Amino acid sequence: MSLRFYDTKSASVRDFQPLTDGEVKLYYCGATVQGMPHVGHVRSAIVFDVLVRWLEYRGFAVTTVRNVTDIEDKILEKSANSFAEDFTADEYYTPREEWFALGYRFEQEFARAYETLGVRRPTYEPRATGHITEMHELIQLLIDRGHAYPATDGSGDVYFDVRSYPQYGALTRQNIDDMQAATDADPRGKRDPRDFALWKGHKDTDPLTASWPSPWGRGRPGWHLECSAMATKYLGTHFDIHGGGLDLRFPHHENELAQSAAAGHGFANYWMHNGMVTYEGEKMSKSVGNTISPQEMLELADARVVRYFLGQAQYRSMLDYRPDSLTEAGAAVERIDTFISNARYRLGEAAQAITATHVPQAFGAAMDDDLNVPMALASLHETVRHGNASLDAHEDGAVAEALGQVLAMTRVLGLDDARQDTGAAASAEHQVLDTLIQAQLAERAEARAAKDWARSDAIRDALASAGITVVDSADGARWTLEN
RNA sequence: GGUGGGGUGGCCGAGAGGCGAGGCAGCGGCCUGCAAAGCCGUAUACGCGGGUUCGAAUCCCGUCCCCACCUCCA
Repeated sequence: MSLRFYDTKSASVRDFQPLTDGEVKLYYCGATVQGMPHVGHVRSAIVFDVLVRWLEYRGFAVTTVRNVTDIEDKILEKSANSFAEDFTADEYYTPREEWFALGYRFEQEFARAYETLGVRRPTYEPRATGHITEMHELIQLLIDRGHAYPATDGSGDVYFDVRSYPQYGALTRQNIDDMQAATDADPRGKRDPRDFALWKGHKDTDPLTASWPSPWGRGRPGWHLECSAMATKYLGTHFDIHGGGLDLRFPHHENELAQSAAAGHGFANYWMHNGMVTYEGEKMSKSVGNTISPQEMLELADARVVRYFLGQAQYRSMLDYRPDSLTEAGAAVERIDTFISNARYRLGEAAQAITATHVPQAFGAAMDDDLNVPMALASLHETVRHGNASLDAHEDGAVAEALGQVLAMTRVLGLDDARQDTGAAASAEHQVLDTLIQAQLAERAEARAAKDWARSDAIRDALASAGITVVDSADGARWTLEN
């Protein structure tokens, strides 16, 4: 079966055909760094991380670009608030913080969250503020081609002229005339209320540092322009896949497509959008405030469990968070980990040589079919079950085979890169603990040999009260930490 | 009003005309000194009403409900 993806623009699943054999150029929208990351951002990053991992598993050389929007209304607003008389600092916002400092601080928070959850870094991660020149060139090109115009009201704004581009609405299959009239219609210097800003003239209320000279006066870029300019700069005027959250389809991606296509660029061949994360059925959003942050999740469960939870649904489905969600994901991850750990223990030295091999055919077929992760997970769990049965039957060859496959699958899903507490310090502590516990286990083994169950259980209970679980098997007793 | 996506067992979540994906929880058994882990087995599930068909969760008609987007959104 060939690789295929749902393409938002054609509203259908299409066979994937890269522009250049063996290569994929992917652009996906990253964060507007105006606040802490929330799980929606992280889900999106995980979705496209899995896409990249799968494309690479299938042998493609993937170039990935994810932008950082570091100049935008909300960033300026948050910074301005921090200078206000009545400003009260909280956990995330400190007094008198310049917009660029605020943005960079949150950019680092995003980087930290991505890294913790095993999202690989893109090939390049450009910032909007670093591409003002490229944006000017694109604006000029659009003006020259008759698709953009400077506002007539002296604001210094430059707008994209939606009526000049007949295919406007192509991405979301909307007709300009069917669209709901904007309620906050402030026509300013626009020819049509749906015209959007490519360039925003500087206002006296905004800091001078947040403005750049341009042929149309000092100002700052509009929201959509940066993605067109940066995708084109790093991936070319025509590239394979453009991704982002479902809520970015309109207006953001529609406008990106309009301005790039109107500029004569082929732009993206496939548009992929991930579903929203909901909180007990309701969409999480900054404005509603019903968010659970990745940080809060990471306090409730370890990074691999959070990664599993956020990555377990088909990417186009909405993913609903409930208080039980992480517990259930934790049980599934533990099952996988228990097998990996038991298999390595059984295979001993031989396990060292076993690395990710190949994924089962069913797993591959599921991933090829528009990244059907839930179906792929079924294959993963079946492999674990077979592996466990092979452990019971002492069929070490089959155990090794299953282990290699499980490692290959967890690698595609990114479970291997999510943070595990196995740093140098943790490892040293582990050794100390192991030495102490092995002495206890040896004592318990003696007691068991003498059928002194009271003493045996007392030792196990003492370890349990310290959070250590003892697991007996034919191969001997082993221990694990709870959680 | 327009556009897109949904309603599947106690919960999550795939599938898309005929053999009940998978996980979590539950039940029964095996293993175990007991536990844990593991294995095996275990389900009158497809919003509602019609229809097509030998056979419908899947196709058709009707109907109800939910979600997202229609210029802050991942």
